[in-house]
Amino acid sequence: MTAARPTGDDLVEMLAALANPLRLRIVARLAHGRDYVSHLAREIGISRPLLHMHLQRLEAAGLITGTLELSEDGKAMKYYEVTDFDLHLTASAVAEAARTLDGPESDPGPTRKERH
Amino acid sequence: MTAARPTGDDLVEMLAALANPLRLRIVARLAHGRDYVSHLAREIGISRPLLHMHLQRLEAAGLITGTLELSEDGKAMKYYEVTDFDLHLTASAVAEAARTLDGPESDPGPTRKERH
DNA sequence: TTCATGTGTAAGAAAGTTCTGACACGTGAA
DNA sequence: TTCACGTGTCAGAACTTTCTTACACATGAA
Repeated sequence: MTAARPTGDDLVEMLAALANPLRLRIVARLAHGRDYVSHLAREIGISRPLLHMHLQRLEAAGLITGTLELSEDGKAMKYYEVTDFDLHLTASAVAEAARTLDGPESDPGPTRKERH
Repeated sequence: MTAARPTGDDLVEMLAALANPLRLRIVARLAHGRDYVSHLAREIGISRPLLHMHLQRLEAAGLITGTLELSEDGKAMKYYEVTDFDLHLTASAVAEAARTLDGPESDPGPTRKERH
């Protein structure tokens, strides 16, 4: 399990990344096996720039990772695959995560540094 | 556990509801005990209309429930509390949920009815 | 009546997200 | 050289979300 206890802000980023039907589908596709951008775009039926944007969002959240590889015929291919994330969401888990949110604190939790 | 296997679209709604620092804080607060709108707004430090909006979003997603009650001095008070939701998010769980998404299907999953 | 408390909603500004279409660059094969 | 395939990025339109301000109503107490 990659991130058992992400920061509150990191959790928000992960949730925001998954809170979209298209991105849910992308993760679902990659869960069945790695794929490269152009092919994935054709499979899902969306434009490549659009897919590129969604992949960025998912990768930034740490849910997928991309690696640039060279195919046999010399083409640069960007392959994406899912990370083995594991998020367990309950009311108390949310309460715990909220302690590490940036901004006006109302709960005496451990203070964190600013986002990079 | 309230919704072990929500529809893909319901899952998106739940995730979208949680994917916001303010709403995460609201759920965290309510996880420690029920509260009414005006008081909660003062506690968190936001305006009442704004809180109202966020509560609507959380309730629509099924994460909290509100009940209108009469206080001892006859005032109408809207109390909110968390439901005992339990979401387990992994790549394969997402793959499973994506099968019940509305729209252009690319996976031969069980078809669902339109959103009410 | 007036004040402090509670409820809700509506209009509009500001900011963020989503999506299209066009552009740039690279390779190998015809 | 031209074509088919891969990569990436940018600008702007369209839409959604977030937030403020102002309004409406109700109650009990002063």
